[in-house]
Amino acid sequence: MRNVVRDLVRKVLEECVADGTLQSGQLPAIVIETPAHAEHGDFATNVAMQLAKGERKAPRAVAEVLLPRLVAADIFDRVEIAGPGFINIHLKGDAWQRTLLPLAAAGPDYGKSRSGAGKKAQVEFVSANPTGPLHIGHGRGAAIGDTICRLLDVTGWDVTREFYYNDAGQQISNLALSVQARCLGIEPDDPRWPADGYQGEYIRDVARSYLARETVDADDQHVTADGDPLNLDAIRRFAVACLRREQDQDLTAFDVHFDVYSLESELYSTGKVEGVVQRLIAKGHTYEQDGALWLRTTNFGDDKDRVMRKADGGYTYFVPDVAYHLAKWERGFGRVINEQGADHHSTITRVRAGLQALDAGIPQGWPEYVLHQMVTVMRGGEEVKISKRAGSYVTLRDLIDEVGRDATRYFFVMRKPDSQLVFDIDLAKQQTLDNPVYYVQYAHARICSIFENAAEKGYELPAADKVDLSRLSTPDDMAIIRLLNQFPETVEGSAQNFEPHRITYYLQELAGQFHTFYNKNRVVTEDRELTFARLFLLHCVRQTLRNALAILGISAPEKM
RNA sequence: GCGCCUGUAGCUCAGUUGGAUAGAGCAACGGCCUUCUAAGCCGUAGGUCAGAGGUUCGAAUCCUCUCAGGCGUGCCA
Repeated sequence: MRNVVRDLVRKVLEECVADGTLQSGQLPAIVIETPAHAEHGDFATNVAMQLAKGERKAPRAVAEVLLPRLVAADIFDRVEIAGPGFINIHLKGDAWQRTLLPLAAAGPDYGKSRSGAGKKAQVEFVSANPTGPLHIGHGRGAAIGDTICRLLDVTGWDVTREFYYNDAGQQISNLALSVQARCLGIEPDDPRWPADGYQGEYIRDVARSYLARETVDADDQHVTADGDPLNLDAIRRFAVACLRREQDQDLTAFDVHFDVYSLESELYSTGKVEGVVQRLIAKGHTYEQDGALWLRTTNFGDDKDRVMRKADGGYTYFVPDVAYHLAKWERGFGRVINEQGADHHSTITRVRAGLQALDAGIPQGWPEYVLHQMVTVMRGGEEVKISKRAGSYVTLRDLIDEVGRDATRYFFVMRKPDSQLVFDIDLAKQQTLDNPVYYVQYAHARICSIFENAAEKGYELPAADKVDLSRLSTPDDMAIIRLLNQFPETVEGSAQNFEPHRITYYLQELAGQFHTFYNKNRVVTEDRELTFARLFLLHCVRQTLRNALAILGISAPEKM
């Protein structure tokens, strides 16, 4: 509807330019907003104020010129000038009601768009190293990342979900040593325990499986244990596969799935890391100092230069990062979004600097980043302390088991990624409508329940062309219809800004509006026409709730 | 010190990309159960948008500075 109005306003402006009514050839971007107050109409535009300067006229005077032409549009009821020069537009009553017809026809496709059609995007998220179970921070990343993928998907993009991990570095070597120690019966308080060893209980489990020569099938790893506690390399391979499998199981329980797994070790074995180093040297952006090879990242916006090759000959982590991103670019992703914890934000400048230094035609702001802030967990009004060192911390699996997949996903995307998140476990577990996810799901279940009741009374959902839409005219009807109309633009805005939380706020509002309607109006009555009309309206609400929940990866239960 | 993020109602947070009188959910207070789920709804109250300047027709939103909190600041990832 907003787009229809925008097109009409644009047409009027173009006519005015064509016949000289407007002097300035330059038209502003046409903003059609929804006024905060109902008396300001269905839509409002500020074009008169934007044009005022170029026209050298008062905003209201510009509006006066446009007014007669706008009034002529057949879906506009009245058009008024208000305040400093707003043009308020009131639509004819049935213009709104008729929007339900295409909505119902679109069904599961309502809210989808083609804005990304024909374009490839890649989203890298979670990317946890296989050194332990996924914790709550990974959970937030998984929920946000997956929702962004779903948002891109419904806006037409061809999306690849990717998980990158380090299977060969220092951390992994500590993992292997820790498992080996457990195999040999060495405890963390033993002096022989490895310096930065992982102490969690799960290490003991890995060791046990290894000694039992088990076979592990992860999504991307298939390894049979060697069983020899002295074969560190075999232990490493087995441990990585083990922990990858654990993570896969948690992610599957979270309904998060990846298309591609990328391993850091492959960047080395395929020569990509070395290739990037040679290319950076060739481009003249490197220098040697203190026995190390440096990249002049300060030429590309960094505040200090960074070491690429350490004095001991090894590469620092950002070199494979750059190699990895160059590979992403070469794979043809015009758009790459990296979802990460904000504690890794310092990598952004370095990766981008490295890519620029390669002089490979990569745009400056590529790749894009979505950084989520920390999560604190509250239980019983108290913060649950996280202690990774001791091996005791809130895992994603704990959360899913305790509060359920739907509530966990909802809570993780409820706030914008930039905001720190307080995860209130008690609230998330609550089976009451104080719990926002229940509030929303219940609206859906309640509509299903109404349809069940209607069926018992002999009512079926009417065909769209059999519905008398004029029976939907109360303020509550109109409020719902307007809100339903906002769904596509909410999805679009949410997708473009990588802000899943907008969907949760929308759901909250739509569910609330429905509950209001339900409370005031009985749907199934003796009045057949009215019953059909209301069933049709609720059918549209239910469809929109489903579509929105699907974007969040949350179920729409028919009974609760 | 420097960089990034944040600061909006008692609490948790939105704020249509710069618009009109700043909103929601909890909590508080006051109402509503012969009803398709009261697992709910309606209403009231609650604000120096951290602070100070600036940009302009117009600022919670953009710029500068200050204050407070979080994260980072490695030849760790």
